[in-house]
Amino acid sequence: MFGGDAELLSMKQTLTEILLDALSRAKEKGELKLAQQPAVTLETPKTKGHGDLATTLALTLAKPEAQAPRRIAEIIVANIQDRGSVIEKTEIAGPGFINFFLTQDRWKQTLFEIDAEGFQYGLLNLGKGERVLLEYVSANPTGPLHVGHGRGAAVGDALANLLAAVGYDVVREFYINDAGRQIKLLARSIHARYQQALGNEAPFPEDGYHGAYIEEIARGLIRADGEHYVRVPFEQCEARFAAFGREAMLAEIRADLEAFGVRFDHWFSEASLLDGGAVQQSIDELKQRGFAYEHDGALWLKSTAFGDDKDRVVVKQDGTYTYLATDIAYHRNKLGRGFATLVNIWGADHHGYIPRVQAVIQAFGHPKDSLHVLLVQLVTLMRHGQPVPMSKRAGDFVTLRDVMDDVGRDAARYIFLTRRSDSHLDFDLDVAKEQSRENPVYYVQYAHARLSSIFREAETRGIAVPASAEVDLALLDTEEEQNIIKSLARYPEMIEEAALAYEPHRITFYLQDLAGLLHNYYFKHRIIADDRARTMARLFLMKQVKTVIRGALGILGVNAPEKM
RNA sequence: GCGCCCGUAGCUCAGCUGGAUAGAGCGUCGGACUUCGAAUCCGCAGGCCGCAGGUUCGAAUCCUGCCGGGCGCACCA
Repeated sequence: MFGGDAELLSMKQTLTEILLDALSRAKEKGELKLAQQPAVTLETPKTKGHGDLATTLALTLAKPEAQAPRRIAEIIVANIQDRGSVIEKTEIAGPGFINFFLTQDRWKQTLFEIDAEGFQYGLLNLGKGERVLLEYVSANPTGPLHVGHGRGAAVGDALANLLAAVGYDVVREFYINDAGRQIKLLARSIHARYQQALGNEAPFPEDGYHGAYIEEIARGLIRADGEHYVRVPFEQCEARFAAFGREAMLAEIRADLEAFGVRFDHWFSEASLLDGGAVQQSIDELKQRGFAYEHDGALWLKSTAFGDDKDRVVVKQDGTYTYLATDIAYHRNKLGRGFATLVNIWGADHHGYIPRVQAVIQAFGHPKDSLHVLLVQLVTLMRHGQPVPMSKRAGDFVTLRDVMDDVGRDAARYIFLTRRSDSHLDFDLDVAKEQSRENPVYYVQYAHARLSSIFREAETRGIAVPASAEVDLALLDTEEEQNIIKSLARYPEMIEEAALAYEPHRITFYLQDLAGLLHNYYFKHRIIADDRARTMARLFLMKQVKTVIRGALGILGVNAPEKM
């Protein structure tokens, strides 16, 4: 299932072993003391002249060994035994860097690897099947999804795909905030519109939801239940209005997400925690564990025991629960389902909430870092160079659906992933529609479509995509081809790093780079050329590029079109 | 006032958990379509990495203090 380690070590792994081997040999000979086993790190140098991979091992050893770093580098290099003959040459540079230049053969094995593994190439088994719960979007069912939710959905979905790609067992969950004041307000708003639609004067609630969608829901209720509630006081039909509004909104949210290509494994209702008694049970357990206490007629969570600024109220003086109460129950529920890691994707305006939820996690006896909160910053929509004004109170805001209709699903998803999630995003609607280099999604998709087109052309000329056995990779000798091969070889480590850092945006940057190399290559060289053997080698290379682009786009949830 | 995040090219942003000469796109200017898709490519220019200290062989990256911006600081959700 997972490629990589079984048949072929990555270049990094291979070199790491060679280095460890050299170190132990130096130690045996007494050339190095190595009181402590140093961490062997390898990185890809920025400058080409510095080799394919480089280590700072000698620099970090300088102090403990009390020797000049260059001297240590010489010792290490002298002790290297390159059994697999992957090293073309080794250089000691600068203060003591050891630079490795790898053999052509070793690079080109990458192509065979991709050919053999297909979309499995680059996938790892870091997670080893460990279960991760990823919670995202989690919008109140009181209005349609807006652009900020869209970003959360895109980031969450891509991260879920990414974690799954590195071997985690990921469950995607949407927490429905269907308890408390907001739902009541929704019901009130619908109630007012309902009365108005039937010709009754009805005051609209102070902080009610003003959007036109409320009127639609009211009309829907008239269709469903008729004029049954005319002049019926709100209190007597609240339950019906709340339930109807909740269902209507959820249906719309679900449909929007579906259209956006985002699906959840579970929809978890906040109200169910209250109805089922889970909240009370959670509070009881906190009391038993000594992390809840009564004071001033309220019940407090002792979150300061885990580094929060102050303790937090869980049950108010009037006996009702705070929002934290259901969140305590919710996170207890998550932990109880056996997830080792919880990931929550929140709007950045909730960041102040992190310490107390981490306190909750710890109060239930789990390590702080079993909860990972990813903050997603706000999105500013730009049109004609100006920010699009949005006022939620007036019900006047651009919805995710609007953006999808305007720029398309792929462009929206991709652009949401072109920034680190915690950095502010200006989403330029004009650019997102543009079919040019400026629009990153087209740039990458175009690379894929262009490759597809080449294969169609090859087919019409009667040239089949060659099997690995029939290509001579020595013919891939141009600089552009080398660059592409090295980029493809870097794909697995990029995936690994992106997954470990919970940063799916790294994939978009990688794709921009790879697509750029491809476009550049395409312009300088003909893939289908007169030389048959060279054509075969190049087609083989192009096939692997196509595989990687498609696989990476797949993780992002963006289509890889054959034609555009 | 306290806490979190952010200050990198004119603009929008990367910078891989401390590495070598700080990168990309856009924008400006100039160039490339009889040949596999020009939704593309090539070139030029552009920088006290907010400021000042500190940690060390080495700092855009880590620490401290300022300055500037955003967001939080409820017995709201």
